[in-house]
Amino acid sequence: MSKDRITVVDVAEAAGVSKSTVSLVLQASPLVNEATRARVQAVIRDLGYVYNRGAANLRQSKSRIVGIVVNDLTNSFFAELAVGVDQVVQSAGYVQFLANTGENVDRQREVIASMMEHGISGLVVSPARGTTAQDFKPLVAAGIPVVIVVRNIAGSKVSSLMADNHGGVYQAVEHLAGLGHCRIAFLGGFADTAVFAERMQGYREAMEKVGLGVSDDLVIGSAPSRAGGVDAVGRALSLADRPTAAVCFNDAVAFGACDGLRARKLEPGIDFAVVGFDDVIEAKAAVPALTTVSVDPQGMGGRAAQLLLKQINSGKAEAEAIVTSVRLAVRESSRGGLNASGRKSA
Amino acid sequence: MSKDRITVVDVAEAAGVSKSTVSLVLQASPLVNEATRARVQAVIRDLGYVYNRGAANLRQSKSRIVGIVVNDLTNSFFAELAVGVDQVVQSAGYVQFLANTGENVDRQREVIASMMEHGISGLVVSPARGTTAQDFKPLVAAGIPVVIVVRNIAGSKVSSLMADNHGGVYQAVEHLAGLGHCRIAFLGGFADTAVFAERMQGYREAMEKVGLGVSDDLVIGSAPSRAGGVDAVGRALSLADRPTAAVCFNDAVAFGACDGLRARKLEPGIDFAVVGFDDVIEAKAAVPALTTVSVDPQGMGGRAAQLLLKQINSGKAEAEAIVTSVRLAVRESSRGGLNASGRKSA
DNA sequence: CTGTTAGCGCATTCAC
DNA sequence: GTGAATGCGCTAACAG
Repeated sequence: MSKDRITVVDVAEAAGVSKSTVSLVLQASPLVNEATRARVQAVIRDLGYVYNRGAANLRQSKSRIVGIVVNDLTNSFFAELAVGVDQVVQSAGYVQFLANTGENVDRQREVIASMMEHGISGLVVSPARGTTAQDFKPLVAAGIPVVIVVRNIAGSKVSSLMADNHGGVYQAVEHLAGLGHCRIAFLGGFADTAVFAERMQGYREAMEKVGLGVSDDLVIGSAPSRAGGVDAVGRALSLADRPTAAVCFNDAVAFGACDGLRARKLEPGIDFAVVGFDDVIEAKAAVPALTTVSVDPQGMGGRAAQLLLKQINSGKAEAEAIVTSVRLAVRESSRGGLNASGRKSA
Repeated sequence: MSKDRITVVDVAEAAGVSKSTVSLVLQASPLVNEATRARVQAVIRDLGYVYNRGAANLRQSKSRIVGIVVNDLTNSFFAELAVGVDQVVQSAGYVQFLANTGENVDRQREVIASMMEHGISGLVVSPARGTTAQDFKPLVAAGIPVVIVVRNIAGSKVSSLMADNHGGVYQAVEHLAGLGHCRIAFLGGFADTAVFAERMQGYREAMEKVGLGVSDDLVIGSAPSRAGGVDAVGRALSLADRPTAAVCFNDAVAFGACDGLRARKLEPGIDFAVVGFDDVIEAKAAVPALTTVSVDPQGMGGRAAQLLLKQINSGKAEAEAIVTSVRLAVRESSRGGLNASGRKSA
C-alpha cells in the first residue's frame, strides 16, 4: 500500500513549491503566503504526510522528549507521580520515555544510558535503592537537566524535589501531643535511608519541642511494610510503660499497626492513636481511624516536570532543591480519641 | 564544559581509524580486528562518546521504540499492565513512550500522532472510552503494528488482546450454581460497552447451561463503581424473589455490593455470595469473603508486548485476536457459604 | 579488514 | 515570499 515514507519533497512537488516553503508552513511561519499555505496543508493532509521529528531533532540537535524512570510503577504512589509528570509534559508538547526499574540499579543504569542515546533533553527520576551520585555523572556531563524525586541522593549535583518528611512527622507529633498523648512511639522503617533519617529527625525535634523528650525504647524499627507494622506495634504494646500513640514510618506500617491493634481487641484511633506517612497511597479508601501525613504524588510529579522544563528552557540551570509541603489529614473518627478512652494524662 | 556533542568522527580520528570502522565496532560487527576494536572502545570510553540513536534511526528508517498509551494509569490495573509491557520491551532492547489519556479521546489522538511523528515502530493501547476504528487508520496506513488491550474496538483491523470476559463470568456462574445457588443476579455495569456485552453473554449462557434460565429482573444495571454496587445490591435485595448470590460486573461493583450487604447486617460470602471481576485490582488485599474472576494485568501487558514485537520483527503481520484466560479465585471464607446459612435449595 | 562516498528527512542561511 | 545549497550523526554499499 503506502510506498515508502512520504517526505517534505513529496509534498513540495505535489504542491508545486520548494521544500523550504513546506518546512515553513510546518512550523507555522508567518513568512508564507496564505494561499500557498492552504494549498500545502491540503496536500499534506490528503497525501498523509507525517512529520519526521527524528530528522528535525537531528538537524537542530535538540529534542522535545524527556525521560522518566521510576523504581516501582506498581506502587500507586509512583503511578500517580508518573501521571503528574505526564500531564505537564504532554501539555508542553513533549513526549516521555518511561521506564520502570523495579529497584534494580543496573537496569536503571541501562535505561538511563538508553535514554541518553535517544537524546532526551531532561530526566526526572525516582532513584532505585542503592543509586549513587555516580549514576548521574553522564547526565550532568552532557548538561542534561535531572530532577530527582521522592528519594534524595547525597552528593548528586542535580535538582531534587522531596516531600517534607521532617515537617510531616513534626506535625504529626504535635497533633498527637495536642490530643494529650505523652508516650508517643515511632514505629517502623530501616535506619539506612535518607527518608528515614529525615522523618526520625522530625520526630526527635518535635518530641523535644513539645516537652516530651525522646526515649530510645519508643523508637521501634521494623520492615517498612504491613507485616512490619504488626510486629512493631506488638513490641510497642509490650513495653513496660506503654505508649498511647504512635507515628509510623509510612502508611504500610500504619496499616500493619492497626491490624496489630485489632488483633488485640484494641481499636485504632480510640484505644491507640496512629499516624502514618502517606507513601503508598493505599490509604485512599482505607482505615477511617487513621490520621495520615499526606503527600500529593500527582502534584509532586507535576512540579517536578515543571522544574525540569524550566531548566531545559533556560538552557540548563544549576541544581535546585525544593521541598513540597505535606498536610495532616485527620479523620473524623480519630479526633479526641484520647478522651474517649479515658486515658488522658496530666 | 563539554564542547559540542562528540561524534563518530571524533572517536575515529582520536583512534586513528575511519568512521565506518567505529560504526562497525559500535554494532559489534565481527568484521573488525580485535586490536582496533579494543582501541576504539577505549577511546569511546574515555572520550565519553554517546551513540546517537536518532541519527541511526533516521539513516535506517526504523526505530527501536514503541508507544504505549493507557486510559488511566492511576488505576493499578493499567499501571501493572504498563509494567508488564515495559518489562518485555526493555529486555528486547526497546524503549517506550508512555502516555496517559485519562479517557480523553482527543488527547489520545494527539499523543498517537505525536508518537507517529517520533517514528514508533509499534503501539500498544488500551483505548479511551469513545475510541473508534477511525483512530487507528493512520497507524495501519503507515503499516505500524498496533495491539489493542483490555477493551476491544469493533471494526479496527488491528490486533487485540482481551481478557476472557465471557468465560470468566461463565465460570463464576457455574461456581455459584455448584454451591447450590438458584437465584443468581448480575449486578452493575452499563450496557454500552463491548466488555459489558461479553460478560453479560457469559452470564446468560451459563445460566441456561446450568438450567437456571435467565429472568430479566435478575439483571440489575448500575454505574460500574463502588457506589453503583451498593445501589444495585440494594435493589436486588428488595426483589420479591430474592437472589442469594450475584456476580458483579467488576470488582468495584462487588466491593459496593459487600458494603451494601454489611449495611443491612448481612455478611458477604455467608448470607449472600458475591463474585467480582477483577478489573481494578484494589482486590489485592481486600474483602476476604469475595470470590473474584481474576485477570493478571502484568501478564497481559507482557503478552501484548510480545505480540507487538513479533509483528514488528516479522515486518507486519495481519491482525490477530487473542483472548487471555482468567481464573476464579475462591477465598476460603466464601466456600460453601450457602450451607452455612441454611439457605440451600432443591 | 579498513577507508570512501552517499544519502536518511529536515531546517537553515542565503540569494532571487 | 520563495528556491537552491549545506550539514546534523550515522549506516550502507563499494573500493582499496
